[in-house]
Amino acid sequence: MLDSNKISYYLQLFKELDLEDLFRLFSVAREKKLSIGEVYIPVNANTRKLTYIKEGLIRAFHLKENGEEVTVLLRWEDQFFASYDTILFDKPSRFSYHAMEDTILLEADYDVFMEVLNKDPKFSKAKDFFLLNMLGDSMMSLESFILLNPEERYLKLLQEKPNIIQRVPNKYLATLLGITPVSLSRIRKRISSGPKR
Amino acid sequence: MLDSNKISYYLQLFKELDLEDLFRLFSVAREKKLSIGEVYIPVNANTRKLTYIKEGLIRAFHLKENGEEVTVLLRWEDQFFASYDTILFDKPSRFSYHAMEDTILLEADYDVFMEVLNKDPKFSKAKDFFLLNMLGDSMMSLESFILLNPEERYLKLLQEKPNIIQRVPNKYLATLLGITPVSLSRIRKRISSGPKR
DNA sequence: TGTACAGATTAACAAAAGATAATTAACGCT
DNA sequence: AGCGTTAATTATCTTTTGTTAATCTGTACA
Repeated sequence: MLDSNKISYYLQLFKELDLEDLFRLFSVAREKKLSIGEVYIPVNANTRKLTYIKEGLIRAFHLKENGEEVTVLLRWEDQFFASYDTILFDKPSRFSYHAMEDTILLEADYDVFMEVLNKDPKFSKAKDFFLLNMLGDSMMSLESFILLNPEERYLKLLQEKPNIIQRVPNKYLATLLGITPVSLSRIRKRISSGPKR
Repeated sequence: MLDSNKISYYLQLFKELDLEDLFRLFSVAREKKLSIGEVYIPVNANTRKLTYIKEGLIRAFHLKENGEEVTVLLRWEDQFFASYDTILFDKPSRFSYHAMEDTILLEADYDVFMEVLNKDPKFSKAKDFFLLNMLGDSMMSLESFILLNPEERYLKLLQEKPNIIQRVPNKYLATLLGITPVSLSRIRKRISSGPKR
C-alpha cells in the first residue's frame, strides 16, 4: 500500500508505533485510482471518507449560480483530505472534488478509521499529529489572507509548491487565492516585468 | 470552575463521560482573570497553554514593521484558543494575545491536558470533537475569504456574532477581515445608505 | 467647561481588482 | 498543416481598496 521509505518515515515519526500497528491502520484502507478529470466526491454527496493522496492532485470547487467555479481546496501527494462539510458538519458536500491528474488514493471509511485509532491510546499521538497538522495548514492559509495581499499570496503559494503552476491552470489558482483569473494574469505580468520597482 | 448549566451541557454532549471525568479534566486547569488591555501572551513567548474563555474577549494581533497592528484572531466566551505558533509549530509566538475586556479564563498546560486526555480512550471522542471544531472554525473562515468579498465577510461576521461590533473597535475588525479601517468605514456607509442598490 | 486623546469618518488621489470582451497562445486531433 | 477548443493575456472601463491627511465625534479627566 505504501512504499518502504514512507513506512519507515512514519515509523520514525511515531516512535510508539510498530510495523504491525501501521498494518492495522492500513488494513481499513483501500487503494483507488482516478483518471484525470474524474469526479471523486460530487456535490451533495455524504462521503464519510478520509483520503490520503499517494500520487496526483485533487481540486475541490464551488459552483456559483452564474456557472463560475471557485476553487476552495487543492491537495497533492502525501496530503490527507475529506469532504469537510460531511466530516466536520455532518452535511452534504457543497463542493465537488475531482482529480486534476491521474491520481492514486488510499481511502478509509472515516468512522471506522477513527474507531481503530480511538481503541488504543497508543494511536493518540499519531491522531493528534494529523489533526493538528491539518489545523496548522488551515490556520496558515487563513493567516495569509489576513496578512498578505493577492500578489504576496501568489508568491507564497509558488514558494510552498513551486511545481503547482505546471500542474494546475492559473484560472484555478486565481480563485483559490480569492481573485479572478484576469487579476492573476496582471499580477504575473507585474512580477515578471519589474520584480521590485 | 464551570457553572452547572455548562457542566450539564458538556455531560450531555459527551455521553461517555461522567461528572468525575469532567472533574479530572478541570483539575488540571486553573482560573485566571485579566483586566481590560492586559497582555496574556506576549510576542515571542513559548506559551504551551490551552485556554478556555469563561467570560470576555481575547484578541491576537501581529505588529507590522511600520507599527501597524493586524488582528489575526478574536475569541470570546465559551471558545478555546492557544498560541498556535507554539502549539502547532513549536515556535515562539509571532503574535500578541491580549484582553479586550475584563476576561475570565480557564487555562491548562497543553501537554498535561493532552496526557490526561490520551491516557483513557473514553476521552477520545471529546478530544476529537474539540479539535474538529477548531478545524471547522478555521476552514469556515478560510472559505469566507475565498468565496466572499470584504463587504460580505463583514456582514457574515455581524451575523455570526452581532454584538462583536459593540465590543471591538472597528479598526480591529477591519484588519481581521483583511481590509483597512478606512475601507471598512466605507463599507459600513454603503450598507447603511443603500442596502441593495 | 474645556482639553486631550482615540476612534471613526470623510476627502482626494493612486493603485489594484472586478467585469466584459477581444485577442493571442498553446495544444490536441484529424 | 490546419482546425477547434480552452486557457491566458490584453484592452477598456467601472468599482473597490489602499494611502495619507484632515475633520468630526465621543469620552475620560482635570
